[in-house]
Amino acid sequence: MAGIKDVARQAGVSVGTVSNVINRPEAVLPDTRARVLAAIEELGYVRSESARQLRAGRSRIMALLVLDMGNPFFVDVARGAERAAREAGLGVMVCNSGQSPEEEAEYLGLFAEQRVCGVLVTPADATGGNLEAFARHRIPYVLVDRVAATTDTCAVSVDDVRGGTLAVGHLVSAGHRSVAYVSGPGDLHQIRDRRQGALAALAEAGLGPEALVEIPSDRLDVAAGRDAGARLLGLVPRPTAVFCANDLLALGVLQSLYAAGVRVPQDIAIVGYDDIEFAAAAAVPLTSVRQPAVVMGRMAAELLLEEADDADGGHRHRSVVLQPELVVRASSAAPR
Amino acid sequence: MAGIKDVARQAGVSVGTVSNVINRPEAVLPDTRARVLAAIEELGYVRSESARQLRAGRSRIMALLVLDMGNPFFVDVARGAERAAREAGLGVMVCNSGQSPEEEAEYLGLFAEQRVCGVLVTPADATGGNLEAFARHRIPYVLVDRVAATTDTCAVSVDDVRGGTLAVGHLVSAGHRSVAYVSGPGDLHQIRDRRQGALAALAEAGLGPEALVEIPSDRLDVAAGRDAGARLLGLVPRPTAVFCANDLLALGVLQSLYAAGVRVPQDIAIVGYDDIEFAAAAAVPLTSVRQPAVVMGRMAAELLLEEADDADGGHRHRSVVLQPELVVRASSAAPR
DNA sequence: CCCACCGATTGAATTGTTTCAATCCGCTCG
DNA sequence: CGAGCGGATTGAAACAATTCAATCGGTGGG
Repeated sequence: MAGIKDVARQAGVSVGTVSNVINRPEAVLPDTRARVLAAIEELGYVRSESARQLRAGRSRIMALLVLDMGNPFFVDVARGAERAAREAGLGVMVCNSGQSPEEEAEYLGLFAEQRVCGVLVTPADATGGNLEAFARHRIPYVLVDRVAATTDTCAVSVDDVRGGTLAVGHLVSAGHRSVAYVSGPGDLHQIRDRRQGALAALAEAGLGPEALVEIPSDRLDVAAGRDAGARLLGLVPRPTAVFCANDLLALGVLQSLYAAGVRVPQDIAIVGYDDIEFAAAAAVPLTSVRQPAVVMGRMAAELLLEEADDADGGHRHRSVVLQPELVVRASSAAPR
Repeated sequence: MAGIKDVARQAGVSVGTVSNVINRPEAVLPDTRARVLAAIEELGYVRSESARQLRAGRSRIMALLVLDMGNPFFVDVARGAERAAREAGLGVMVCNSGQSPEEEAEYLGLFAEQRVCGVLVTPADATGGNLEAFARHRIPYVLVDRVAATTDTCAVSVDDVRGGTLAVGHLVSAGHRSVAYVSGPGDLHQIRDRRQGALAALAEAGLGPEALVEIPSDRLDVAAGRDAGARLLGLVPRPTAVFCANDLLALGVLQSLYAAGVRVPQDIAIVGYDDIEFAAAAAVPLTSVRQPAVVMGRMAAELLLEEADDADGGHRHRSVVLQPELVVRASSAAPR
């Protein structure tokens, strides 16, 4: 494959001039430039990103590590991040940790080797150990969908406690007195915060924590939701409402209930979380807590760019907390 | 950031030895190795991928360029490809062309600069011009979800003509005599093949092409489906069935009909395509043509690896065609 | 007459790793 | 005693770009 030297020889100039044609065209005489461009075209020359990275010290790629790209919520986050990155001339490398701290560590290692210019990460490791280790490499990173534990990190999150309160508050004000919470991996902050918000809503209505019946789940997908739905049906007494930690679970629960002939919302009301596009198209359109996913992705990328561009340590870490919004649809209503 | 030279100095050995410790540990005496590893740990050394790429001539990254990651079908393709790639120790860089030939060209250029070891691509450019230009770089690529136009490319596809026949054959045998086809960008092969299959099914039942009423659409997402649904409602006479080019469109159409009080399947039957996870969870569970997306992604990646690993030109290009499968659910039934 | 400066171009240094031929050391065999 | 050998280690070349100080001939001012 042709290199810059071949182009220089072909055009009868030095490699430095070829480099200038590519990077600072205005600094080269028009006819020299034309000659070089012709040589580039003729040889099919493409500059090597690895060589320029080597010199620059870091790549022009931003990494995004999410829990699961099978969840449309994260696809939206990625969309927002990608748009911001491309505006800055950067590529985005999207990876799934699958909620596994080990996979997360592996990917972070990969990012360090790649010398990515920064990492957007939805942490899968509750201890924060992975990121603590990663910080050593002095590659900037921004937490996504997670509040910053310390002040030495930027973060963009959505107020999950408030989201939980919105969801369960809505159910309680519709008359429900016992609510199931289909949760997810207990070490995810999002899950815990949403539960806490749910408990707060119950407390405000004078109900104790026993009014929230937890149905644990180790994954956050539709299949896990079907599973949880089956377990929900077996509960005695059966709660009159379900709050699901995300929409995928809610869709799975809905399918389960539907298959068992349980009517939604007459017999059981359902509220999901994320308001993914498919929530509105569900068997019974799903009440859900909407998160500004695209905005979150974009803001996270912008914070990262700010931190990465700031060579002199003038950067001040910031935490942005966005607000969720309840979208009421047919799946929630008064009990019986 | 510490480099291999710093490690060598710290451990009192040469850079070559450090390289050996990392890449061929058995070739270094245990205590030397221990000393080097200690130095690596102490300095927090991480080898630079760009430097090793520079030497190797190509990167350890496989690119995947799909039409739209917002479509769960492509997420599944990506999953399959990623699994195969990781087994081979490669990373995957996933990008969306958004069905735009310009974006496709831009990304292909990026991949050439990155010297990726190969590209999996769902072509957005019907002319094939982008890939023809790309072939010049001698970077192997495999067509995904598209039959190869020539024999100098590997390809993995699903028989879309057969898929269209399955879908519309099912509708016809249920008694429908007029079927709407909610299509997509006309320059996508998938769309055209599915239409052709639909026409074949109609012909087999003695119906002419006028029995297929096309409702064009320039995108393939839920919003475009809602749009198409609205147009469907305005048709006189109104077809009794709709075949949608993919499930996102079908879900959108379903929402539209639902909102207008049209009953599915009693008033209009719907058949989608892809059988994404959300099809089964829709307002009316969606009949759909299932594609083996994960398998397709995996096979494509494996073909690519085979081609990339093959230094001497012994590689023979292959085209794999997978078979789709009709999954009948509530959204399709006999008319009136 | 000399020097500073002009814009364009050059040549060399630099980046971090891998690889390979050369070297070194201790050992054995002739 | 010296040659030969094998394993461990070294040192330098190579990779492909960027960048920067040096250089070119020509010009105008002091």
